[in-house]
Amino acid sequence: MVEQRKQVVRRRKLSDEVTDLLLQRIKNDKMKPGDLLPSERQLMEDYGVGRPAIREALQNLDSMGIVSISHGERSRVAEPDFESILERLGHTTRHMLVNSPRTLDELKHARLVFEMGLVREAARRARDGDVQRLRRRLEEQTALVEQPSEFMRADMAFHREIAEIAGNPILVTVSQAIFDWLIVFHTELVRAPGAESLTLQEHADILAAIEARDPDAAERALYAHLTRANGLYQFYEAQRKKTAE
Amino acid sequence: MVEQRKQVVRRRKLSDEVTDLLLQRIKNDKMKPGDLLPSERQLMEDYGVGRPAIREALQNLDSMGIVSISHGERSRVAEPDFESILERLGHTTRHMLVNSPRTLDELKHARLVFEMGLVREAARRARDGDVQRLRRRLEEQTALVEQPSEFMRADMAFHREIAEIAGNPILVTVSQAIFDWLIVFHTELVRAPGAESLTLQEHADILAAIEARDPDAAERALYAHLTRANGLYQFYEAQRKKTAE
DNA sequence: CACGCTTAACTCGTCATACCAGTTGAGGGT
DNA sequence: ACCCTCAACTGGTATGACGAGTTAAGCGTG
Repeated sequence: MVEQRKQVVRRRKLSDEVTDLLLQRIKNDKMKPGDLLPSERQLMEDYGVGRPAIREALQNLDSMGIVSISHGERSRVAEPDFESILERLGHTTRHMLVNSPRTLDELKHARLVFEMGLVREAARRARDGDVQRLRRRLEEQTALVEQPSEFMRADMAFHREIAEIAGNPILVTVSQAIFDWLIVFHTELVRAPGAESLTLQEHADILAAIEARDPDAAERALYAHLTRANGLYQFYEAQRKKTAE
Repeated sequence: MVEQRKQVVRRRKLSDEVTDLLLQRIKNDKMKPGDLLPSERQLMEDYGVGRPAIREALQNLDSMGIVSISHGERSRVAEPDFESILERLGHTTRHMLVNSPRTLDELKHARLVFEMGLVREAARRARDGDVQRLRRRLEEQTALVEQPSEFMRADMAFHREIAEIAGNPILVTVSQAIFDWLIVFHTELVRAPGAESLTLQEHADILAAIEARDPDAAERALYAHLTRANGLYQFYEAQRKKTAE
């Protein structure tokens, strides 16, 4: 009951068929995270295919974060986990950034748009406690001005705090992930002499705008910060100029 | 030269080792998209491991979008492709939305923040031609008011056009992907009687704001549109009220 | 000589079997 | 009653064989 598909779907890989069968099985059986799947041997028998097909399918699902495989015990339906997914995307993104130069500019610009929306939301939602935590992050960073790598870490923590004020774990994770992807490419910029004090000043501006619950000011401050720190928006700035003609 | 790691890293899977070796190889040899990797047999010999390990590693890389495998020919370094990656994330996201109810609200809110930033950027960058294309999308949608599924498609096209005005393929792809992920869950809402004319009116408001190059108005219009269309932001609205206390 | 078809030599895809390596739990010894 | 051992699961890897798709060389024909 697996083979006839070969007529309909053009030479679909057997392991992909099995992948779908397993997805269907999980759905139909209403399996919850943590539930055990049958063993590979059992599944071979159920679907009448060899072990490689089963293993490939399970590994597919594992890489999608839908099941988790571990040596010695049966596979389980995985806990949903946004973070590990984006982590996996890291390699992918790095590959894209290396092999498609324009993507770097695009990603920087996407981050800019994304973080501007984020900081506006943060300015709208910030409670007093949030502002205090953000201020503490800024103070921590100030204290680390002499240690570039720690300074960078504190920089990340500051931006992360903003995302957390927006109050949504997805936004936190995405913001963090983009930061991670870009960090490789602009480390040297942040380390430029004098850049640390600039960064701190800009962060202070952002903090002030959030404290004042002023989305527009926060957006402006973040824009100034990112366009300087990321350095080069040549591509998009050039495009904008051309646009303005 | 593979085995000694077993002491350092705690029983790491062999196929993961091979995955890293291949990543390293691609990087060191500066292989470009389209370049052919050695055959599986050759790689077995190179690294002194069995074929399953090689195959698993290649499939890992394939699922990351770094190499592409096809029957009959050697594997190649893949063309970077954001879209296919996000498509792959579809299953994952669906799994998360089904098994983690809060995620649905979070994703809706994340979309709201994201699209608000997006529409502001669109309002800032829009050229006359962009406005015309967007107007055409709205007219197309107006004509399809009687065919729910086509109407939905036109709705998507309208939002996509906004992302394209922002001028960044990443933003387009992400916006599109989120729309796809959510569509399953709120189809019925959009189909609610009378909703079509509301949707069209709101889209018209957004269009007008973009045409006027007014980011604030565009953001307000989009906020009104999404909060109504997505219906329920109970979670975040409740949280906001609690916050305001 | 030029063109087209056959076919051989690759490639990945799948199966079968065996064995290694973790995990678990039942049973026997204390 | 407790702990420890070990057998019986589980997934992980190796090997060899064969099927299926792709490619290109070489033969045959015009």
